[in-house]
Amino acid sequence: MFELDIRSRKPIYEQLVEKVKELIISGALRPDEKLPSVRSLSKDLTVNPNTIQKAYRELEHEGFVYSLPGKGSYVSLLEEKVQERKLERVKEELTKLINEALYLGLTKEELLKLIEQAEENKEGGN
Amino acid sequence: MFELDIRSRKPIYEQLVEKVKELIISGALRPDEKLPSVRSLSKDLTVNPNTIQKAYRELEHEGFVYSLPGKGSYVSLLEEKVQERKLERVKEELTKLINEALYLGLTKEELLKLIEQAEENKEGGN
Amino acid sequence: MFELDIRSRKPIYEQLVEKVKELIISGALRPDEKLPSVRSLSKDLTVNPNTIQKAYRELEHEGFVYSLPGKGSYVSLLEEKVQERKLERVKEELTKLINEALYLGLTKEELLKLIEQAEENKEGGN
Amino acid sequence: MFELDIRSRKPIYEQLVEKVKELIISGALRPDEKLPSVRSLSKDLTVNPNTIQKAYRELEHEGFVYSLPGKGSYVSLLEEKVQERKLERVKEELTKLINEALYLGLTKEELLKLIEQAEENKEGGN
DNA sequence: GTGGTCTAGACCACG
DNA sequence: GTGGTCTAGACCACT
Repeated sequence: MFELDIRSRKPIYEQLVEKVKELIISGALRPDEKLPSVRSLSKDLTVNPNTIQKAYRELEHEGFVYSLPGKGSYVSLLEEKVQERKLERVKEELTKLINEALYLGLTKEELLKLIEQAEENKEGGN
Repeated sequence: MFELDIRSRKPIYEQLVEKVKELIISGALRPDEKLPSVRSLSKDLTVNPNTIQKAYRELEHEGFVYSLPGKGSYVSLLEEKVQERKLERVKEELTKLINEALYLGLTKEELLKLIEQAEENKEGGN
Repeated sequence: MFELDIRSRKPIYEQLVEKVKELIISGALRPDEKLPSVRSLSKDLTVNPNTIQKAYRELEHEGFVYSLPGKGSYVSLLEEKVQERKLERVKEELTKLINEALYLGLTKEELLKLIEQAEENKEGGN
Repeated sequence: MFELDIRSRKPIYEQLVEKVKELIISGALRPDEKLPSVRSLSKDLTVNPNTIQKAYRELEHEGFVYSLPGKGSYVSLLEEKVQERKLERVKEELTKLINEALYLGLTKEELLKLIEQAEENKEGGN
């Protein structure tokens, strides 16, 4: 269900965070749906429980997941308002980063390429 | 030398930071070149010295400037390698943020608008 | 410097997070000041490095601290704007929690007591 | 039975959630009492069934209500102990948030205002 | 030296 | 059974 690239230089917990986000946004994981338990996922992916826990905690921080101690971890509702506010923040950060990138010599064309790659991933993920 | 828009809602120190960055990237300010002292620039721009100080400190943070206590602030070396590494990181972060934004419902068109606005600021700033 | 109550049921990393926050807000720790390294603090407090790391990461998440890999962890600037936005969020959350508490039978008097205790801690911390 | 303010900027489902909570806490709705069905309440309040559904789901989340698929939604037992535990947790979280708010510059007076507003809402709701 | 990631395995409170 | 915390100790890339 969650395929990871153990060889990638990108941290495992980060890969997992992104995977889960994709599944939530694409609708594959629905609000209030239960995520695999820390331990079971740890076994399935042959990854240490702490690493899974770290990913789940990060997801909770970002509001994509909530967890009930003793029960499990679940997909958050992500109401429209909250979603809008998040988008606002992301746009602000994006503006800053784009400026940085342009200053550092990134061309507009390269920027467009990044966007298109992201779009392909998005479609591929559904 | 450093033109500021006092009426802009963007903080003065932030404007100054970006101006200096541009001048460094464009090559107008060369490595090890001395920046104006806080006090002289404060007088020239009729801006509070604390504001200048804040801008210089930020530039130092980001590695564009180094300062010798009691002597002044100087343009960093910014060797190509260092710059390349920075660009690498910025691109990684950008990819993440773009993904996030698309997931949260931002359209490609809105993304392009953000980029164009950034480009205008860049050109307008020179 | 950072006194912890190892016997408390409150997690160690959480105690540390709160201590550091207090010191930052009270001004005892100033912007850009370097925090003790993960390892050194780990030895001083005879606490596992992972626990310190967890606290620092949490502080970074909340914007009180930034860390430069290979260099160290530092106190953030906390510009006014950012601070205001944070306060907005905290106020919203507070309103919700106060409602919850009233519904669950907490009296206004008990609420006031909580506030006064918090105030005392604040003064005591300086 | 459940009066809503359609003009309020507060979401209808949220208003409904709070109303039901009040009625439960105040004792007007007793344990194991059946709540109106989603469809009947939808007609009475001339509100979309999905909105009612969302409110009931939220109430179930928070433990105020349990639902038997195909039968209906019922008021939870809410034994004193359970309620006490909840209050304990809410108080802990409140203490943290109050600290945070004071640190971020909120005055005691503003805090009191938040509490009084909450109290008015409570009274106004009954 | 620094922060960041990860494994292995333990204990706790809660449901 | 669950999530949450913690220890002990390892490796990495970077300064």
